[in-house]
Amino acid sequence: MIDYYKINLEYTINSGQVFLWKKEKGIWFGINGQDVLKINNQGKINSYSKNRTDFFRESDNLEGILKSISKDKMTKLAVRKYNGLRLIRQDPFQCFISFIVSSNSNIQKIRNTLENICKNFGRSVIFDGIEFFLFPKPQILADASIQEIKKCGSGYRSEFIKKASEMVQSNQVNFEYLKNCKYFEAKEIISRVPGIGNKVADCILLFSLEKLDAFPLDRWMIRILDKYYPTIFEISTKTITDKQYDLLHEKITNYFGSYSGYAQQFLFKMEREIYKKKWL
DNA sequence: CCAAGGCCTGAATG
DNA sequence: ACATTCAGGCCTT
Repeated sequence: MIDYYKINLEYTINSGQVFLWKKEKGIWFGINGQDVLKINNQGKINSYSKNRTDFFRESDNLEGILKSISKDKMTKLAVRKYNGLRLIRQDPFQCFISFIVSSNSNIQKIRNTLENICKNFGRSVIFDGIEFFLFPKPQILADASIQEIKKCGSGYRSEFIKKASEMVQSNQVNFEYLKNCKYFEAKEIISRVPGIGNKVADCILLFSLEKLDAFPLDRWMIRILDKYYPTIFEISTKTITDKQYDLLHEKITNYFGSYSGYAQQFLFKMEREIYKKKWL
């Protein structure tokens, strides 16, 4: 029997969703926007701000969702094997910038860059006797020079970071609005931001904007679909054009349903483990 | 529309 | 050592 409501922290933190987490004295601490979260050994969250946050989406109907995505041998195996893996509900602005930084990069570098962004632009706080740097607010990054941002190691993405922050600051990107509209509208809006293409948009939508039907298609997911579902999704070309991406997304949601994002997370985790990819 | 090439950067590879 | 490749894409031609 599967315990659908269990939380496995190691699986969840090491699944490519978050980058600013670290273990101190056996306890996980992570930056989430203007807050620091601490997860004790029982999986209980304490936060620097004392605000409550449903970081692990505990209000989701996990049993219903996980059963609904268990359409075949692969998903059933992944859900069983990685029992306790959760989708995370992240701070939207941090998620937004994090995945702009992630493009054409790798975990270590993404993490390094984001840590620098916090150190150089974020507020320092002490929590449990440990110093943390919070994620900077939109205005700080919008007002920063591209030069300053570049010092964090973000390279050519630095101007995207500035422009993206300006768009949040000016309300062209309004996270509260995006949370409340449907997938396609939200995706259309955030795709106007430079540095946000199909994959990055889907990550932001899935991990911070309540779009559980988003299914980020990176080179790994393409490989997975091609390897395990050759007849269902029929990946033909190496490079995925916008049109092919949309078509594929439609096939995926038709197959896995409206909680496809959960299916993505489990399949991704399972395949990455095969290749012993570690994140944090 | 689609395909091809360039892009910051640094860890990993040869 | 040192050069080259590659990494959870995106944008421009």
